[in-house]
Amino acid sequence: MPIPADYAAPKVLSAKDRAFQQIQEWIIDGTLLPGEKINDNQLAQAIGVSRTPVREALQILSLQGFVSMKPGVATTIIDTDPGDIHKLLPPLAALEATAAELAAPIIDEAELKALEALNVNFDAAIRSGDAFTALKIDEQFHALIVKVCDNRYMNSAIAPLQAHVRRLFFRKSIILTRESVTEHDALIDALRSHDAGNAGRIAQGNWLRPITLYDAREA
Amino acid sequence: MPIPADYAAPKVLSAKDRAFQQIQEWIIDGTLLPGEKINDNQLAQAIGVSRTPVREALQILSLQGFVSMKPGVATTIIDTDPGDIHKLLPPLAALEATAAELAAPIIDEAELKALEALNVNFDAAIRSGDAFTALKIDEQFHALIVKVCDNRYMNSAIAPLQAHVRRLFFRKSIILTRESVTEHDALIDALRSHDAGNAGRIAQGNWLRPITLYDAREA
DNA sequence: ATCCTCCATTCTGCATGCGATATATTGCAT
DNA sequence: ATGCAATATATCGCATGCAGAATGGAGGAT
Repeated sequence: MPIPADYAAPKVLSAKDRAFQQIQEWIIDGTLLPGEKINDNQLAQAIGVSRTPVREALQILSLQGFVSMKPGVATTIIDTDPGDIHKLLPPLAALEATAAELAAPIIDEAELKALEALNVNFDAAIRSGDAFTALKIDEQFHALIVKVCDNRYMNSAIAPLQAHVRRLFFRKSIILTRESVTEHDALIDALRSHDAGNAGRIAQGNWLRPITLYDAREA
Repeated sequence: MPIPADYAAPKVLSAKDRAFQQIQEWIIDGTLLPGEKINDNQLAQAIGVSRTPVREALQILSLQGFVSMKPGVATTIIDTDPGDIHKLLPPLAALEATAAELAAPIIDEAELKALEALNVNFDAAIRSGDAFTALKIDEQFHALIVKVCDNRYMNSAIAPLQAHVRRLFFRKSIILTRESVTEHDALIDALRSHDAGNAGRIAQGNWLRPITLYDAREA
């Protein structure tokens, strides 16, 4: 009996993971509003698990800066100032730039092809105005670069910041433009020529540009 | 009745925090060895709390990359290759550099004086060969710069990486030298003249240099 | 003798119960 | 009527109990 080689996915998600993913999604998409008081009891009921995994999930979300747990008082959704992109994007840009630098020397052609394919879809999503799909593809694009680094420290540092990006995207602070498509192409070129310096600079610029876009809209 | 203005520290630590700090310390200083199977029951007994806060602490340590939780199987201490500094320091250096860049325009004289004082103590610790004290002061030095940024995203991204640095320090992968003292002085100068570019470059170099030191020793 | 199978033990993950503390509501006094 | 105080309620954090699964060992079969 041939067993699929890539069989690894645990078909049944643990209660804690279900709780975490669900709550995080609710926070990101705005179902749970900033400032709202969290009641673990009714959250547990809504998700269909017990209070324990819900609390465990909230611990993690607290560490990631999504909720604030004031012991003995209350746990609330942390309010995001849309202007938080000024605080969020610089560190993320620095990390993504480092990821690009580290990936440049070791990326192979198959991965480059995958990046190109993603960027084609990204372009299509942008053109058709499907912002949400564009965001998801953009995430896959950068996640692939991070994956090439094969650096677990990088991974764990970037993941929470990426989640906050998604949240600010839903709050309309971050917008994706067609310039990103050309930047991605330039990044792919730099990676293909194993030019770590350029790859890093392009990646950083790609992540910092939404700041200027945001400021321009606010002005 | 005059109340101390800076009263904020909850003198009584929650059971979860006690568990987290204790377990993390045990991992960092090598009391809990890599590969070792974790038994939450005896851990709970050893710390004097119940299994619940221990499990919550392990969740966090798992996210930070200190332990591996294979659901239904076991949770083990993640093994660190001393050569992990090649993976750990680049993202940390990038973040610390960004922190220095962001701190440069807004740092005030009192904070600069505090940095200078810390560096004096750091110098003394290095000269006297007290590596552990030197490490702690070094942490305070960089933590202060991060604090000046007043950026919670930066904070939450750096903190876990810093913890891993401490662990590699205990495993003798990272050594602190007197060159760090002069680099810190140069960093203070750059910050005082609000030169973000230089501050970032110096901070990054300060964090990347242990890599070359490590490689030189290995060769 | 070695390998397979079955059983027992242990441990993990989840649910729930309990004590303590903050908050809301109600009653009283000014 | 308004402000304060005391009680009641709700919710949080922690401990413990319980079910399911995995590991280790023993016994039997080849």
